[in-house]
Amino acid sequence: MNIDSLNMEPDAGGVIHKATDALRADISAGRLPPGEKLKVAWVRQTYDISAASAREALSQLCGEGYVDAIEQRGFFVSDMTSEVLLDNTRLRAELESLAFRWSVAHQTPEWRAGIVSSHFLLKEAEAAMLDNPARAIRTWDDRNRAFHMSLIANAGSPALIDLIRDRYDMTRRFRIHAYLRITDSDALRQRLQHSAADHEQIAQAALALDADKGAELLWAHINKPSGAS
Amino acid sequence: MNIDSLNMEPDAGGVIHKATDALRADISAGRLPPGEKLKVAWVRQTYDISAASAREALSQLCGEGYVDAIEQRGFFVSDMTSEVLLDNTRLRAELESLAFRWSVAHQTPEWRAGIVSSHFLLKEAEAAMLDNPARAIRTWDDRNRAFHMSLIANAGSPALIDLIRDRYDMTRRFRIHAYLRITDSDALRQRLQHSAADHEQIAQAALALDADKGAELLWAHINKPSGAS
DNA sequence: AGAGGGAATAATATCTGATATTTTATGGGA
DNA sequence: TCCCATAAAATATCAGATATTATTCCCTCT
Repeated sequence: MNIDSLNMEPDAGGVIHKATDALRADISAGRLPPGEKLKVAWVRQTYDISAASAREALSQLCGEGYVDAIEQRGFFVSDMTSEVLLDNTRLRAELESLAFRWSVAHQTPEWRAGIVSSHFLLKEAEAAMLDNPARAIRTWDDRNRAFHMSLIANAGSPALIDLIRDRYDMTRRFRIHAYLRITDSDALRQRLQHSAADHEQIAQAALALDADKGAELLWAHINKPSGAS
Repeated sequence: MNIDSLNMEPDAGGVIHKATDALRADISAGRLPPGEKLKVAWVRQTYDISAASAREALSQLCGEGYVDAIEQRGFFVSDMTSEVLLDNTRLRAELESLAFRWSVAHQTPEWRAGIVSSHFLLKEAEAAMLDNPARAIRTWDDRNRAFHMSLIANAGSPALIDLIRDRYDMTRRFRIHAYLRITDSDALRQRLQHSAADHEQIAQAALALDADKGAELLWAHINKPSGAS
């Protein structure tokens, strides 16, 4: 084995695997709207793979929950009723506050440093959102995700962390959509400011190692009907 | 290796869908041991489908977490270290006690009736376990599952219920394996009796609508190192 | 004997093309 | 407009072909 083969590109891997990632990303970012039909022929052409491979990718995303399959009728971008979405959000609030408590219980300086750092990046994205929401929303969501994950990163339970991440990712497109639907610029500004204030308070509670306060704030923040969590 | 997945429920649906269910069942029941290589050719022959369909089934189970794929090296029955298993169990204890509290909060007579009924069936299976564990274990696990699910069925959160069910199902084979590994008949008897006693107490707390006591008992029951949860 | 080096073999990853079945679209009659 | 027969599209599945990669195994050299 030569040296060159050791530093491979980060996206190395099979054709199907790459296509699956791309398709998942397109769904997750909301570029493919919920309920959209995913014809095998379209997937095939769009991601430049064969029909069999397209079905394979679709099947995997089916298992992950990003795609629904109806027997003899094909594949669709999975959808959620607002009721289901609310249920998931409420659950995430519960999970995140639990994980936050555990994180505080195992607190380390590195964990707190991670919060400071992710909060710094999030604040930057929050500012950018005021300027051009449509352009900034996906970066904002990524950084919001990173901030929330940093709060619970120290929970000492990979299973719980995975759960929360999965739930965050599964609802990403609806969150993005909810933001993009706001046309009133003032309303958007206000919502963002509230969200930013929440984040600020939560970060402070975390750094102060106040598990009760942080968990409570986090819970309330996520359960806010704004969808800005 | 003798796979007896031939007597499945009569369900309609495509060939791949049926094969996927059968394969999932074989993994979940522990008939295919964790880490086992799943060669496409073997899957193809065993479930009588084409290679492309076999890959599709494997891909879907990959997404669900029952199968792992290693790039360019094929598919394997997914495995968990005992550490990961413990983490998952601890998490399930947390989730179930939360769901139990919610269930009590929304209590209805029908919910309580469901507990009585599933507990009745579970007791029967517990008795059968003493007689012939190897034969009774899968039925016992099914009824244990049904009992645990009945406790939380009224939580009013499909998302939470799904989560718990998924976690229960993902650990099923390890639970079965742990039981089958017990050779000392007295040890098995004792373990079962403790488990049955736990179930009895939990059911009583549920019927008495004592959320705190039930949640606590449930938590302790699942977190017992016996694996009899 | 054991370490390394290649063929030979096996298995994966992927594509193309074919067929049967089912759904959806279309284009008139009542 | 509504309904239905038929055509067109799409799905579900298979079989077989090719390229790439892993694994095995035997051979040689130290």
